[in-house]
Amino acid sequence: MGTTLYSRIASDLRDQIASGEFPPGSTLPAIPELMTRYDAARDTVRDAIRVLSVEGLVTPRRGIGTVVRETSPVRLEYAPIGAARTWEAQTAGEGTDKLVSAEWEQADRDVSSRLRVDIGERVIRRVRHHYQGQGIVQVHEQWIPGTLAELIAAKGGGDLADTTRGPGNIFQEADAAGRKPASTTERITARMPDPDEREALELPVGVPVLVTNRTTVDVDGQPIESSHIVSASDRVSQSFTVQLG
Amino acid sequence: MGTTLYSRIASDLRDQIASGEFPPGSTLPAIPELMTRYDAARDTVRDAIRVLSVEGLVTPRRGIGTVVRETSPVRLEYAPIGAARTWEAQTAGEGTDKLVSAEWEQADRDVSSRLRVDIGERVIRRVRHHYQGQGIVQVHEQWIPGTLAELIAAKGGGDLADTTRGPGNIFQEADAAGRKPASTTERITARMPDPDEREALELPVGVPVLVTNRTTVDVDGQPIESSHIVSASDRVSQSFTVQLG
DNA sequence: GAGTGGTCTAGACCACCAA
DNA sequence: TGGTGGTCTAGACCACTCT
Repeated sequence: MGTTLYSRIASDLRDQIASGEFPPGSTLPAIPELMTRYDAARDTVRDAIRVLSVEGLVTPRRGIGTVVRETSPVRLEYAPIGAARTWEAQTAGEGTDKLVSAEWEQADRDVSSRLRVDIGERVIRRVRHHYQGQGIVQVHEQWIPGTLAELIAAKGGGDLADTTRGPGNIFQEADAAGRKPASTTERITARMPDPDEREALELPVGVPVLVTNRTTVDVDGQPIESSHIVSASDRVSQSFTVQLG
Repeated sequence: MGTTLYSRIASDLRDQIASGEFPPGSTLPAIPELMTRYDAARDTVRDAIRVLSVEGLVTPRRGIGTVVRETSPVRLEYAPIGAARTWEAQTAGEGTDKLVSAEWEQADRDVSSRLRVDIGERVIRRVRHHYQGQGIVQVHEQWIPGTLAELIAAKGGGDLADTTRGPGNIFQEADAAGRKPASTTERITARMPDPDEREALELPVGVPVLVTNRTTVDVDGQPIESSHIVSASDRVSQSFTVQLG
């Protein structure tokens, strides 16, 4: 394909991986072997391997070799929504949700536009980590209008800023407080993680994150919550089922 | 952050980009400049720049310099569904849809499980390219059961395998043929593009693709169509609004 | 200890772009 | 023409893993 040596090597190896010559879990030929095979210098071979690495095909491991990744990792279903409560129940049933922080803060420009409150107004910001099996797969940042939090507390629903309470179910709590959730809008995109996200989600090189921005409003169109959700795309997919009119 | 020289350089440059010292559209210091500044070899500096490149932060250009990318590219809304017809209308209104190919073929294992037909059964496969402004942003591969295509043709809806007809609206046509669309299920994930996709979608290094798998069924649960949609994540986001119970 | 990949150097030549 | 990034080399040393 490419006209340069390293891209030819990369192309060859890519084809061999695709053809099953190097199945998932196996290792590619070692760098010295590839050097002699292609009469190339070490860094040229490494350039080729790096290409495959950023494509998400292989993971080089010191002392081990260049390991071929799983082609179809088990993709855990994350959010078959249709009703927010269903979503809450299903994620809880499939994995573990951990409330990392929950505190009052003042809305900045972004939060104010999400929740349609004034800049500086008090809101609750909660951060949750979602685990599936061994590791973390999702970092969920959520904002809730202060007025709603106070309403819920007044109706005996508890303190949303209390970390020891656990994540709870904001949709049920809002409903019980008379603010019935009516619709959710999600916007999904993808990008490469920044170093913090790569570390937090334990992402290998070449794996992007799914970014979901969600806002849930009540029957009057007033926001109940807004979320910024970052998911490891090698372990999470997002599903929707929509009934058509 | 990192303990190696190239990751220190990358980290410094990343911070300077984040702080606005190098705004989008500007260029980083040239490689020779960074070599003297960090007393590093050329390839070490290039390693640092490559890190930022695969993170999607910069795009090196020969003869120009290393250009800082736009932080928030205009994200064209792609699919606020809720009704499939709305979706069709909105994408048509925002951009251009081009039917690249449409032909009969035999269902393989994947297609048979998508459409719930037997392997080897005749289906129609259509490929569409979606354009926004200048360039292509989406490659849409769609399968339609042969029985439905024949039904539509019998009711005067036209030949779905006719490329000159244009993409049309399979949902309306199925409805007119008595197969009313009832629900759509979409599963979204992200990954790095393969070389073909990177070429087709004109993707810079460090930009993942959004992958959407969709199946639409009628009121009897029979699939009307199934789609595999690959979108350029730097130009497309996917939106849903769901009414809650 | 032997083998793996990871980093780094100093130098060379090539491809591309702007003035 | 001069400056930019892109590729490639030969050699060195380091960090890690397995046996």
